[in-house]
Amino acid sequence: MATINEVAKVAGVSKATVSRVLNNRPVSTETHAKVMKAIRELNYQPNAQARGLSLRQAKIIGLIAPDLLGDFYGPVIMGIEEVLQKNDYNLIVSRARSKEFRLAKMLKEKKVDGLIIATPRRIGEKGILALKRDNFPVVVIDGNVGEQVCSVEVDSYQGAFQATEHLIKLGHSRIGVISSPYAFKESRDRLRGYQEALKQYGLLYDHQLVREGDYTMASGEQEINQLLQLEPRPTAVFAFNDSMAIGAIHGLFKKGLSVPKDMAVVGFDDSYVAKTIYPPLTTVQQPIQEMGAVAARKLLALLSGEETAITHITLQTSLVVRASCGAGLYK
Amino acid sequence: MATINEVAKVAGVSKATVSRVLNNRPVSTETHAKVMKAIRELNYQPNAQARGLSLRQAKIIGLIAPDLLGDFYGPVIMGIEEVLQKNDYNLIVSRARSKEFRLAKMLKEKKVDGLIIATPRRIGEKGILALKRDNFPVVVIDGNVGEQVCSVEVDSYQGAFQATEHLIKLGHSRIGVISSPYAFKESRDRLRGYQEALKQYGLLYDHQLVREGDYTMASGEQEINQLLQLEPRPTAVFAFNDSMAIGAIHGLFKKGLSVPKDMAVVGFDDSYVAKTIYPPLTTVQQPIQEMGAVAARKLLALLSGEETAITHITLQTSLVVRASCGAGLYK
DNA sequence: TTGTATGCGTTATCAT
DNA sequence: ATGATAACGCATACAA
Repeated sequence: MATINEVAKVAGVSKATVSRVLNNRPVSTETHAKVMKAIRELNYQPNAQARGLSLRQAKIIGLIAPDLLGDFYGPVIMGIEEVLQKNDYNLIVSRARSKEFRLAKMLKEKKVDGLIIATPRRIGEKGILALKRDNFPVVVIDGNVGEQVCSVEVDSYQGAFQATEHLIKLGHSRIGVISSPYAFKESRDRLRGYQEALKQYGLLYDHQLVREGDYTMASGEQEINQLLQLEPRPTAVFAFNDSMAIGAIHGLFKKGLSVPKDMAVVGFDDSYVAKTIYPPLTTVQQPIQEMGAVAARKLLALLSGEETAITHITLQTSLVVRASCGAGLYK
Repeated sequence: MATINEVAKVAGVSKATVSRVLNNRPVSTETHAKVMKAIRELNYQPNAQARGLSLRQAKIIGLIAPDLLGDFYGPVIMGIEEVLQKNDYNLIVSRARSKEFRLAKMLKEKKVDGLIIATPRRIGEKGILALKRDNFPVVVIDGNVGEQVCSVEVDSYQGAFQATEHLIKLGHSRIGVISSPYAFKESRDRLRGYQEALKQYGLLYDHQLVREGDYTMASGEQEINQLLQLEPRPTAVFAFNDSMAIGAIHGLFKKGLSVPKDMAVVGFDDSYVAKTIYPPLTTVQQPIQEMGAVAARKLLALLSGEETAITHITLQTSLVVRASCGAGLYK
């Protein structure tokens, strides 16, 4: 690998001049040509570490996520990476293991310029606030850690409202809910959306129709069986994520029931599996990739200093109507 | 952020000494204590860029993948990251867009120490060979780019053999195939596995039973419809990935047919969706996460210089029996 | 416009 | 065992 010194020597100028053409600063046309020629000849590529050391920036940002197995973080990474690539930044992906807040330190040592955290529940609020204290630019995705730190999340309330309203308009009046753990804020938001839709359409809220799941397929199957015992039986069910919705569908199938004929099913997420299940799942789409992109843009704005405000961005959901609710086509 | 100089000042020693305790070199017990005390007081963290510049290594490796949307690259990243984290390396994830081999250059500039490439078809063989020419440590995942470059892949032949054998033992003698594009080596390997199983069990190979798909759900649905027209109709179908298997299941359902009663279905990959489809899909499991881990370990070995040989590692598959083939339980 | 000199935070070489 | 000092490769303030 050639260095700036060798380029300078070959071009017959000082390395300061080479640095100038590298950074588009005023240089005479002739010297510019000479330097460019030398750069091409030597196949020169500036050393990012040296530049970073001098400029005090790594041009890298870090993403911390709990795991990469599901189909949530893939799109998040895509969204982030796309924005970063356009701005000549790179992305370091790191998994948050156990109780390690050490990670952030590791990244700090590594000189990432900022952090996107997609796992507030695990890393713990105090850890994130500690980062703020060190003036470390941080954006949180899909989790609430208070007013202090930038966040981007999805409008859970509105998504649940849409889903419920859709089922009501389809003629359902007894709509079961398989909720995520009540301890999570998003669960409560979605529950509010469900209740508000009921209310607006003059339907009564029946707490027996609401079951608490844990986001897994197994719990979806378990809770649908509970709902099935109710009298009269609900004719539709709204699960707070796709996995539980699919678990519910499995449970219904095992009982010989048909979806959507015997029971309409709506999920939340529009994960990859929503399209692959049969019948294709009607679900509330989260703009996951865009969440990543928005978070990345915010972080970049923070880094450039052109935008220092702490913001809390809420993205809108949209209902994707497929077949599982009885309204969509089998496609 | 405190620097090594400040630590030296506070501890009342030279920065060389601080560097020594940092790198576990012989230092008197007392000075060691003094330095450690100063480090704690100042909350000092060595600057990775400066260290990297001095040592000529970034302690970062790069992964280039075509996209992160599916459920293949998530586990790959997990596998890589786990190994790297243990060795104090970080992972930069980058998406290979269009024809950009520029990416590698960008990473080179950024001083990643090595590269794992998970998209040989897109980035092009010549690009990878160019990297070799520059002595850039490279490991390729799941693609063949010739003898020159390290690779880790899956034993396609064996996987296909297992799947076919399983169906034969279940009593099927006319087994349809929905293949991946014949242009890919893995397709030909899997086809060989299929044929060899047939042969070993005294079954005749009928080329009409083999259809070429393109890895999408849509093509799975399309090709199953073709197979359905055959006389006599096959009683089982083996798709070369899960998406096509699921597409086939959708096609069968739309025709009112039952899986596995009317048609047994086996896939390949054991992707996330294999578990979520109903009935759960019997499929050939690829040890995806392990592929990432193995690739990472190989790259690290290359980097440390303790292992310079070009290796081609083949990992074994295993058949996961679920319900779609008629042998497994609905679980 | 161009060159010189200095700093960025480490590690490493050579003395002592 | 410890301390100066020179790299590492780049950017930049200051001179010319």
